[in-house]
Amino acid sequence: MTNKKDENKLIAERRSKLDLMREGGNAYPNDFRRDSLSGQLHQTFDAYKDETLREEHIRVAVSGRMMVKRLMGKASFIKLQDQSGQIQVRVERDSLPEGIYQRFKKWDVGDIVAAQGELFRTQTGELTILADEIRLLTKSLRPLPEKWHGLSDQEMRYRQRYVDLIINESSRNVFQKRSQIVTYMRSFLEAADFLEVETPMLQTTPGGANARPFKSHHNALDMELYLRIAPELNLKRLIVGGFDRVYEINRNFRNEGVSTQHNPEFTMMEAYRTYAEYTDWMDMTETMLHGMVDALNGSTLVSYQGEEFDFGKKFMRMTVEEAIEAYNPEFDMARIRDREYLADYCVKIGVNVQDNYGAGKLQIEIFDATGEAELREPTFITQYPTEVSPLSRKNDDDPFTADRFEFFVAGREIANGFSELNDPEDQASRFRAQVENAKAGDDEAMSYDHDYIRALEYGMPPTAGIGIGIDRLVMLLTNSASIRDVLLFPHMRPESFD
RNA sequence: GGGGCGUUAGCUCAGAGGUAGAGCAUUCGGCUUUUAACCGACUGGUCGUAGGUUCGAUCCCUACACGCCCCA
Repeated sequence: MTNKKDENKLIAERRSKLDLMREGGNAYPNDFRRDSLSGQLHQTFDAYKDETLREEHIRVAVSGRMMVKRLMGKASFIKLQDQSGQIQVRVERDSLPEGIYQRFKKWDVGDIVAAQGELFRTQTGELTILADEIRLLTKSLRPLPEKWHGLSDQEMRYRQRYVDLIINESSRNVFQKRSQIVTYMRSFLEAADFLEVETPMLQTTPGGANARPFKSHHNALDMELYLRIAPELNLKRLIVGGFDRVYEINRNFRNEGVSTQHNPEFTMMEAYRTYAEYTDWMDMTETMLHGMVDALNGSTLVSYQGEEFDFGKKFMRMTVEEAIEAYNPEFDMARIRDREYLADYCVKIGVNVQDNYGAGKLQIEIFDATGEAELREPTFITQYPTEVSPLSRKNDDDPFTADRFEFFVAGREIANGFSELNDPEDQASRFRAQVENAKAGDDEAMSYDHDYIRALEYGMPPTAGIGIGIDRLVMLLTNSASIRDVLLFPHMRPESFD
């Protein structure tokens, strides 16, 4: 895929056409203004009969990429594609000024073309513009992929997303839907009086999640910086500051492997509200997703990779320990918090056990290995072990567990929420435990954030928060198998241009 | 990190140890209501890269690159 190889005959032919255009004046004019989009025209005039259109002499100016060109002697049909869709244009020699048609015949599919004329309907009923003016605005030097099969080469779809977007309507739809999802979420939160904020991507102490960060360096200050792995601690600082409801929709960065469900940078919505607990967020998540799916699909049903989920129903709720019981028939529930038994069980099912793992961590290892993938229907898993929830509030009656949930659909974690730990002394001891984990070799352990403890010491009101993985949610609602399908420019190894 | 599959014309794909194939696109000709327009003619290739085996490799082998899928 080198530049040299790219310079083939097809491109050379187009380049020589461009050279002719340059000789004829400005080859890249920017003085045309359209007055209509194809989608609007269809919406407004698809119901009009041909006679009505001809009587009313509706003159429109459109422009877009020429996606179809059917030449028939002295007349042709072309289709121009803009963001809203396509509109057909009839190009006749005798309806255009002298000589224009001859030039038009040399234009290529892919060129950016402007056309003006009156609307009519063809014999087969297609809304069409009879051009009395037509211009080539931008020459396309590179041929587009084949019209029927489109672009199916996955590598090229990801690397040259612009070509994918030109050719594949399904791809355009995914990203339009992604925007609708984020807009819905934002409206939902705004309607509930949440304040949208932006907090730093560059941090001196990365925190808020168990993950490895990307390191960077500030030259002028000669200091190490990290790309954030989560905005959590900063958002809770804002709660301390007195904002009762805040949220942020933005990028997180985690220095981990790439897979169908992981991209090094991904988008997360995090929201915090005071005087609420985790169950309030479960209810709110349920309400938001019901409404979102209905608004997006016109139905509460979601089809995903051969499965169908009803987002109109109440979501299932199960504790971590119940899930272990449900998916491990031979597990002895009498010993669900017995570290030794849990460690033996892990070994039995092939899970790696470290010396510093407590009963809670072992439970989660078992849940991840045996339960997570089985959670197909929308399900809240609750009561995560406190040991693996260093920022969550302990349950008042059962401090082994935290007031925390995760939300799963199709075997994948979509959201994570909890009642926030606002006791600075408890938080300090949790940080110390994390530091111990780091010393024991856990490179995903959190570091001790002194300023965060100081903030909590000023007093953080009782609060609950949630994080929703936007990319995975978009995957689910657009029936996309890979996270790369919902990222405009997914991470790829560099291409060589030798 | 391990395993499997893939990489052939601009695109979508066949193919076989012995001169490289189709459709679409391009180029040329024809056609004033097409809908993957149609009809005729032509053109288009370092078969991912580098080695090896062989009289001969695009095909077999090895390594590498990139991608996809699965596993950790």
